[in-house]
Amino acid sequence: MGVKERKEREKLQRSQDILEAARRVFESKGFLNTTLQDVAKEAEISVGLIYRYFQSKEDMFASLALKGAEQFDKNLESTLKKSGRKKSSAQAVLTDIAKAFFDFYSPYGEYFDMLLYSYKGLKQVQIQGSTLTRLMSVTLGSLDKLKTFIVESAEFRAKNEDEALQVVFLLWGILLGCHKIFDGSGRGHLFAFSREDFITQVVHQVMVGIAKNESTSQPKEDKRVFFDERPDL
Amino acid sequence: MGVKERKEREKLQRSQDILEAARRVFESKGFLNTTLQDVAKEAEISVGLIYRYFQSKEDMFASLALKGAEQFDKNLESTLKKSGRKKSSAQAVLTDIAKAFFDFYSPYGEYFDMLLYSYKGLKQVQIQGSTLTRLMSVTLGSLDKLKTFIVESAEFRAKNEDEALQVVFLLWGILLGCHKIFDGSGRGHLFAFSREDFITQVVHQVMVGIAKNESTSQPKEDKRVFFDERPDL
DNA sequence: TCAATAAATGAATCGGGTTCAAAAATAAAA
DNA sequence: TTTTATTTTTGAACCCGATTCATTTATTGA
Repeated sequence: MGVKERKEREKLQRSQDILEAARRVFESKGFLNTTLQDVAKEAEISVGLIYRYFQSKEDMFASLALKGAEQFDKNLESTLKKSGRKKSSAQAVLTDIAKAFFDFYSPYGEYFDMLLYSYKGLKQVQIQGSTLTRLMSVTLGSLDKLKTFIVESAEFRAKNEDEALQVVFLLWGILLGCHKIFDGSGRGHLFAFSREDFITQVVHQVMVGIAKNESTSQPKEDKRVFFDERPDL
Repeated sequence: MGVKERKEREKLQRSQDILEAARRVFESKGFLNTTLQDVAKEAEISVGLIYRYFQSKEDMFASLALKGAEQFDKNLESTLKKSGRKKSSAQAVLTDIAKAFFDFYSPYGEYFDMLLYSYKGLKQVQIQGSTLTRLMSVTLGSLDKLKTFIVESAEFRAKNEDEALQVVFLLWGILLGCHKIFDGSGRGHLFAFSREDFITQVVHQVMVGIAKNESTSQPKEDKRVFFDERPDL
């Protein structure tokens, strides 16, 4: 029964080819300005055939985000594994993570952005789709790996998993925003920094701030720091 | 000639009414899932009439972003003016700015997001539109006000306007990302913080880090801090 | 070689943004 | 007030692009 398997492989390959074609067109014209005609032409197939491989235009979009997320997750995993072996400082690890984040964001950012920005932006139908479910699951997996890293890094002083998760969200937000700004301002040409330097500096000056509670100046009326007291909600 | 003026006023009022109606529908269904039928019904007018007041669906969208940006700019201005009078600490001012940013982002964020995320996402035609031009101009104005603030705050150690602008972008990015995360995780219910506390803590722990170059731990191989040395690009 | 099945096509459908000719309302003129 | 001009408003028609589907073409297994 080698035929079935070959077909399986061919089908996967074809879907990857289409996806890459779509990525190229999206990259040059933007998602909303791209028609399936454009994608079909780039992939050298007919329009209708796209629907044998993807449920919809938005599904292609989500598939691209998924691809990016999977790649990031792999990078994250190897970064954390390496850091475990070498007992690197939290700061060095964070820098590596930030780099992985930037790597993943550059080619796949637009897709992930639109997903993140507003799930509302996607047709409701699609939200049920399995692609989005898998994307969600991969992302949660990455966040969970980060959480474990935070818990195990004494520098962060997270007392429990909940607190660690909050740090993760904060880190994620900072990376997100900084990438957006760096990328948005002409891939950093507004900064006098190369990409590498920018990441190093952000981690050094900003992210590390989270890990350290010994700030030199306390907030005026609110003495709380991240985990010392909780406002009762 | 009071008639002409009254009509002028009525026209403005009507366009505001339509915009608010659109905002309500967008908020509940999302931009892409909203049809102009929906907006027309909510505004209690016919579909065609929308086009007397707005050039396109995307123009309504940009108008909403503009409205938000103008509001933020006003808040920013008064915050900075107040801080000038009271000689508040940079940290206190940043906290106020962050609050203004969050305020503006909550109701108008989606629109601004999509614009920011990728201009490619908007139809090319629209990019020529005057609404987008005005939005750009208001935003640049806000960034400029921030830049002036940074320049004048000794804490930031910006040697010149260029350096100050880089700090502004960094701050902007952090606010952007943190808001996205806070808002995205169920308006903060994943955090054990109220909105107010979250903002205070972000500013306290993260943003203040930018202003302080005396970090306790230097990056391993790269001793540079933000403005002491520049990589030569 | 010949069904049977799968892959591929592109014309038809359909939804929604946009346009437009015509109706309704309002203002100006007589 | 009546008439004419202008402005506002309407909703049906238009058009583009995502999606579907009947049909054709290619592949497989007998």
